[in-house]
Amino acid sequence: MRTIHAAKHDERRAQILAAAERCFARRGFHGASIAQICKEAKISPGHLYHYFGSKEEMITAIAESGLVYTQARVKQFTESKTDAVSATVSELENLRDAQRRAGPGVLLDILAEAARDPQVGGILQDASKGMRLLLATFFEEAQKGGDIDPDLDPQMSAAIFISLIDAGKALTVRYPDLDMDRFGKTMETMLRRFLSRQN
Amino acid sequence: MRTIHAAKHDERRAQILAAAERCFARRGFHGASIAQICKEAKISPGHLYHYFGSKEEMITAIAESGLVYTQARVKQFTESKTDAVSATVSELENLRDAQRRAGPGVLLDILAEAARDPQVGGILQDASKGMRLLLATFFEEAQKGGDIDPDLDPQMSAAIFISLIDAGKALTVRYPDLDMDRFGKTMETMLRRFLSRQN
DNA sequence: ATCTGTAGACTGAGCGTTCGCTCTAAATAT
DNA sequence: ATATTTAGAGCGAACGCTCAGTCTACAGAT
Repeated sequence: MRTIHAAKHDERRAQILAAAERCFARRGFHGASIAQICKEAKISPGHLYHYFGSKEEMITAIAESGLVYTQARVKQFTESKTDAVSATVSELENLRDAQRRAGPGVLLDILAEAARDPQVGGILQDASKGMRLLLATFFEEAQKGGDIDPDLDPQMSAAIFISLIDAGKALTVRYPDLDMDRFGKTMETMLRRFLSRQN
Repeated sequence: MRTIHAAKHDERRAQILAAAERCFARRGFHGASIAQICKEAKISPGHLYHYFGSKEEMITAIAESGLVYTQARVKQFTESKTDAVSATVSELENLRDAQRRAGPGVLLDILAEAARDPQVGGILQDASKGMRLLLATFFEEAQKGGDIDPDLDPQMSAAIFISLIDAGKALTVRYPDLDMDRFGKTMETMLRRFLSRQN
């Protein structure tokens, strides 16, 4: 018997997934072909199907890993020790930089796909629910601490914040040449006024 | 010689486009096939290609018509005679109702496609630029009239508003069961605080 | 008023290509 | 020797699209 190296297997799987993600970002989930992914991952189709049962499985795996990553960032954000408004604004800057580096990626494709494919939809909705819970709890704590307006609805405020991530992705597509520093300033104004304790 | 009836021709073209849009909304631009569109439009493939030169041409036509419609609504909004904040809030409600009726439609697909197809991208960017201009002018007028905070950056505020449309579409996908009335209230709070003249 | 030639409306079989995926067998590791 | 990994030819199906051809409505000739 030959020993199975689970770690090696997982690593290769991740490499293929990364290659697939590049292809999907370039041509969309249904526009990219298995042949292109094979070329990008330097693997034969037969071998690829040793790692993934179907193209759909690759799509859901990418959706899942992308959302897990985002959720981890949200968690990290909610554990930050600075006050809520400053943390939000600095997170906004991080988002902006990440976008400048990597472009919109596959999030818009995931959103479009989630609207019609129940499986992708379920993955997105679960992840979104989790993130909203994290954020809402964070807001509640901040309200108790007197950082932000105690009259705000934490659940709905959290939903707004999450949808602002999507808005940011869409924005770079609509306005590729937008002065992001200037935009960030106005966005910061809006969030400060929204969150701040009203007099 | 037989005369061409331009009106009839255009009408049929519009019917096909509407059928195609339903298919695209159901399966995505690349997931929907010509055969499905033909069935939905009750037309043969040969005849369909009498009206459109390619599938790509149908995609761009749909993107264009959808964005022209949105632009018209924005124009209508900017010509409303009520004060800026109320107009914004009531427009928010309209958007919400439209979404409840028709679902997210193809906007998310257009955004995803625009990120990789330069032609669709150009169409979206032109339309977005036009809408931003309209909105920015509207905000400037409102600033002169004392309706909203004169210190706001009209261009960037307009960009935020437009990306909020996209955020709304994404939101219904992320949270299909969200209490939209409650959400709308919090969104209204945010926009009021954002736009209102600060003391 | 009727006939006729012609161009537009329309069909569906089928083109070449590419799709997602399978299978056989060679290569490789134990 | 045996079990696993890997390659790539190739499967049937579906793709976007074409084309040869029928049918129909109407302008112009009679």
